[in-house]
Amino acid sequence: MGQVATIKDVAQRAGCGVATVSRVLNNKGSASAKMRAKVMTAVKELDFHFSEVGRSLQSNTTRTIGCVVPSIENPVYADAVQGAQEVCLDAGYQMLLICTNYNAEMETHAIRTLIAKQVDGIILTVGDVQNSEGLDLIRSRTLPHCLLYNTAPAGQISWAVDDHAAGVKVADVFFENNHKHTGFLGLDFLSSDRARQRFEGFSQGCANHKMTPPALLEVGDDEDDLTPQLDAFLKRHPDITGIFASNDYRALAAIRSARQLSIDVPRDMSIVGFDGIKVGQMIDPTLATIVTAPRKLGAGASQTILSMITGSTPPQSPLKEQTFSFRAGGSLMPLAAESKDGEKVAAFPPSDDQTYKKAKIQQERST
Amino acid sequence: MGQVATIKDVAQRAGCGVATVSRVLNNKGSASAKMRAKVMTAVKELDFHFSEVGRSLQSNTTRTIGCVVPSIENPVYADAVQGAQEVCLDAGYQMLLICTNYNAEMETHAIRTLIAKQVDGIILTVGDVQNSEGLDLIRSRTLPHCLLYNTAPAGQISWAVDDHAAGVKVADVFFENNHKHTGFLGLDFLSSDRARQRFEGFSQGCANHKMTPPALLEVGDDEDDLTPQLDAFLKRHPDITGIFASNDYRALAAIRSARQLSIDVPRDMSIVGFDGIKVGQMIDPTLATIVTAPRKLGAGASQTILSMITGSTPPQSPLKEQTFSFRAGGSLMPLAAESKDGEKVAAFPPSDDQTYKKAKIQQERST
DNA sequence: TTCATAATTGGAAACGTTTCCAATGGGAGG
DNA sequence: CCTCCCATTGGAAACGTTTCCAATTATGAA
Repeated sequence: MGQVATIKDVAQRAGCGVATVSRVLNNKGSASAKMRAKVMTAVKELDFHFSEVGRSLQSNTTRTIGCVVPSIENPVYADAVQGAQEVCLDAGYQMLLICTNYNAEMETHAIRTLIAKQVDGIILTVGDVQNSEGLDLIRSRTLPHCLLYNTAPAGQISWAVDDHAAGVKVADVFFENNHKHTGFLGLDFLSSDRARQRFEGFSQGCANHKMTPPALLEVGDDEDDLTPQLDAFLKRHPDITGIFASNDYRALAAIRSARQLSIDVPRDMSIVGFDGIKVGQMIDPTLATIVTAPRKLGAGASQTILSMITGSTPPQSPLKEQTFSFRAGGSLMPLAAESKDGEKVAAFPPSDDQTYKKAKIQQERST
Repeated sequence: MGQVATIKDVAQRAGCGVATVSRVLNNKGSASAKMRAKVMTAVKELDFHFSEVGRSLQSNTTRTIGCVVPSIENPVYADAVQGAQEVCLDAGYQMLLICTNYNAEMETHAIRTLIAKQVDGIILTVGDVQNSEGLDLIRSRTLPHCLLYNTAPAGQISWAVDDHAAGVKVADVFFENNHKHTGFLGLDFLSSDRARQRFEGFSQGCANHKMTPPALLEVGDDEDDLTPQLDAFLKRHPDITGIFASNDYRALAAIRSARQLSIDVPRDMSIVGFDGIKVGQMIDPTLATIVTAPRKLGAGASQTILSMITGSTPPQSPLKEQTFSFRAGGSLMPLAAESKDGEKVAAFPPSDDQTYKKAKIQQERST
């Protein structure tokens, strides 16, 4: 690598001391016009740029924010990271990204690494807020940090969807659409307390409306074909007319499996997803879902971190109820009437979701 | 922030010089067992960790790789970044990520920033390889770098899908399935030379088979509803029976728009996408598409960079033809026969794609 | 012209490492 | 007991900045 010019080289070429160069380039302290000019030409000639490493050592600040998320293959996190990154960049900070693949050990290691790198702050999503070694590490050295997609303990800011409230909302929607018997489709709960909260909120909401408690279908992996599991599930619970899936991918998988079982969505079964990924609107039927704003959450987390670093007033984190909204879609249809308990009834409006959907669609990003 | 222990503190506590501490902790140079022990306890007591900044300044190495991509909202890049990141992490490197939002100015700025940060290498996807200010910047200081999703000029390694060959492949597929009149659906070509190459390959492939040259439909933005444009396009080219979309999202949009125009996919129109995003297999009909392996490309780029840094032998970049594969899907169906030029014919097999698809589906990651 | 004062300037220390090199000490061989 | 040699050790320089402070120069008023 061809030697890069340092501030000393510039000083030498401009015929002054390094202190003067520093003052000129940082516009801090006084310098004569003549000197200024000489320095500037020297900088041009040498194509000088500051070494951030030298600056960091001196200033004890790296202008770097660490970001720890499970995986950016999940578009929810990808969007959040991108939102966070943009805000950082605008503020002159860079982002060090580490994906943990939902692995607790990896999580700890990631945080250790970021601390060693002396990032100025950390944005992170952990598997379990109550019991995170990495989080303890951060707290023990009072490093600015902000949780993303985790709800923080009382008093602390975090940027997350209120999963519980969203679950309640889905129950409300099913109730309004006359679905009284529902199911919840989720990954095994151990991996994520978020799915658990969605389920608990959903159960709560069903209880509020005196609906049957939702039946729970836990599936293994995203990639699996869940047709057999869905089949068995529906045989056990034949009166179910609505399923709430813990995320959009699982909702799509459910629609697909239902179709293989000759169950038409939404005529025979209504399905609601979670996240609001963009393909949800590009398919047929469109996916009814809880829409979240990952970019906003990510951006908010960045703003929070930056305010902690600079000491400015932190941004207002959104009210719990504003962290999501329901978006109607063709996969959910009202149940016209209930002839007798547990029996499915021909649906209205008909399965063609065009008009229905057009009336109800909301804009995702209402910015 | 509570003062963090430095190597000096450790030295003081262990009753030795900083040089000794450094030697012990780095297992480099000699140290008596007694000293070793004293240092280790001091380290434990103070919870000492090296400052990477200090090390970087001294070693002129940051153990950080920069990564510049257009946007991780695109799952193709998200996967690639994640693949790259994993390899970096395994090798003890961190990744500084900057998304440029397909903006050339941003691109230059990103690269400038990474250079200032003194990253040890850069993985990047640029808008235009021939004319990239940032790329020139990198080259002028012989900083290790590796192109991702761009084809490098002769002799240089890059990790990219061979868009041209993939385009040819799609033409082959259409030909084999008896589609002679085709269209290409792309974003305006200015933003990406990749779409252009797909189109050129496709045209080439059509020519090889003496098919009609593909009609070109350029659309504006991803988000737009392309129904009216598709309608006009098909009125102008009524004999088209197959459309190649420049990416999967556009393919999905096309399917949706076709449906709104009462054109059944695949009965009346076959559609092939590009990328192989995972939802392509979760919807109905499943999407016939060119499958790529973004993670592998990202991982490969990282390995290349690391080998350049450490001077080890670089990984073999895949043969052009191995950078993609065709995956059949329900959105593409053979045209049974052609009664007379330009007239569409009732299709066989029937629109129910279940059996067809099951026979043809290939595994995406054949790793 | 002569001060007093203000603006400009550069030397040097500090930030946390690594590494060169010289100094110290102990052990073995004569 | 004296040398010689090798293992161990610590001081100091270097990496590229910023900033304090003292020294120098310019400015303006008397």
